[in-house]
Amino acid sequence: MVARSERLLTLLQTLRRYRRPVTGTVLAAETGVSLRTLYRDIASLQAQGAMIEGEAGLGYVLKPGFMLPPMMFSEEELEALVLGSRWVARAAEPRLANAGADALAKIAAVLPPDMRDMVDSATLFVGRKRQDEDKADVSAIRKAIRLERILELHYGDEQGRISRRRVWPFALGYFEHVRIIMCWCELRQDFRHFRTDRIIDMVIHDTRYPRRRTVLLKEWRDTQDTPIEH
Amino acid sequence: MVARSERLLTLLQTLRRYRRPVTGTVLAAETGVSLRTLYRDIASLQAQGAMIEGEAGLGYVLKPGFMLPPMMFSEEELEALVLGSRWVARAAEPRLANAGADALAKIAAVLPPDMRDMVDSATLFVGRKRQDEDKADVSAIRKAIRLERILELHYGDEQGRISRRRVWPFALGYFEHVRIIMCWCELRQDFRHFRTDRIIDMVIHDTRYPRRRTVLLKEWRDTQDTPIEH
DNA sequence: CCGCCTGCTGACAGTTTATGGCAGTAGCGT
DNA sequence: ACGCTACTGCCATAAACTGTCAGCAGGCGG
Repeated sequence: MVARSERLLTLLQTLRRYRRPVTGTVLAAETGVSLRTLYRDIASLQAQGAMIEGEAGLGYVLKPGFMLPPMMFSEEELEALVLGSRWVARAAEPRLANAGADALAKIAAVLPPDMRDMVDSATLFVGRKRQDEDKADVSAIRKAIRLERILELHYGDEQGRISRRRVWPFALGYFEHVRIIMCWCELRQDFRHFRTDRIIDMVIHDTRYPRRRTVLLKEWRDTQDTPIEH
Repeated sequence: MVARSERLLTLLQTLRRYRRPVTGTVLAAETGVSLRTLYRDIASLQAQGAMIEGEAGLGYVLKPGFMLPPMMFSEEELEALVLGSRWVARAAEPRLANAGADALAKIAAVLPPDMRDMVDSATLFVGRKRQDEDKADVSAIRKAIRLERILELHYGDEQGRISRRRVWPFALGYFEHVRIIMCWCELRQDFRHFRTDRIIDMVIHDTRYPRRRTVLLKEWRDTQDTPIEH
């Protein structure tokens, strides 16, 4: 009675492991099910909204993302998710902001009517809306941080001086209307931070920087006078 | 093949409509299923994490909350949810902040390992952490706003003057470290706002105020010079 | 204490649904 | 053209779900 839905979850997880197209035969073997059933399972997942693409002659590819299994949230937890998404939709960089709005819409779509009004404007965020357009792709920066990649920045500081440097990004700071990359600067051999809206251009290298980002973060915290919450 | 899971969703929805305990017989009739099957369905939902409590002689009660059906989120949407929850966990009032942390933990628990590190400190929020303890129950305020209830405030302003007044709350504003109730003040016959941390005491009346909160919000916006985003 | 209502579990037969094998069509790459 | 693959329909079989019946346990009121 729970076997089927669990199998679908397993199938998704398996699909996620591969980057390249996987054939149905392989997936059928891994989930321990016949090929015919696998096709039916794929159809079920697609019907539930999974973004699985199948091409004849190639196989299946799952678009990056994740399917959350059914989960119970308390009223307050739901409220926290809604409020958080709304904040992101307003304060984060445009691309992530859109994603926040999308996530919010998805949640709102399945909420019962009497809870849906939680979503609309019972709360508001005060102050100027973010207006500074980032030239840099903040999503890419965030990914670079996660993967501990070396970043090459073409940067213009507040005095308009332009510099080019290689840095090791380890965190992204969200101020009210500005986002700041925290990193170790190879040029200065010290911690530096850069506003994302002042980045003129950047290159994310494929090479990993030689230290752990969590260690850098901890060391950076130790250099600060006022404690910074993460 | 989708009949069963849909029925479970319907059952949850039905259960949510009642506040008082409902007997299995009633639920069975409403979902169009035998009593025996209903007991099995309840067991299924509980196994999936639904907080349903059944007591002999009384009936079933669903703890306030909601079960989200399986949903697909893109990588960015997930990132938005995570970032939003982390912001709530840091910036909202203690109770909602805890709920945000709980929601985040629930999501993190089901994320595959390679996505879980999205949750930890790749992002940080800068500035002092909220430290002002609200005396008032902000959750209750939010509920009062949703239900358009009259609020009786015992309030001390910045000069320490204490007043008592009836207001019609229509929105909650989130500043950096302070939360503000936006409302129509019966005493002044005008819009007023009150910091939640300066509320000494409050009473939420059962009576609804005579206007729609969305209308109040719109009128209030029109009185502002600088546009406020919601 | 009793009787009543309710939650909860087990067993069994009937029904529904899922599954696997087979056959066939269509699209992609070489 | 050929091989590989996604995809669909059909059908017999296997599995799961469902309803009925029975029985036990626990709260509530008399």
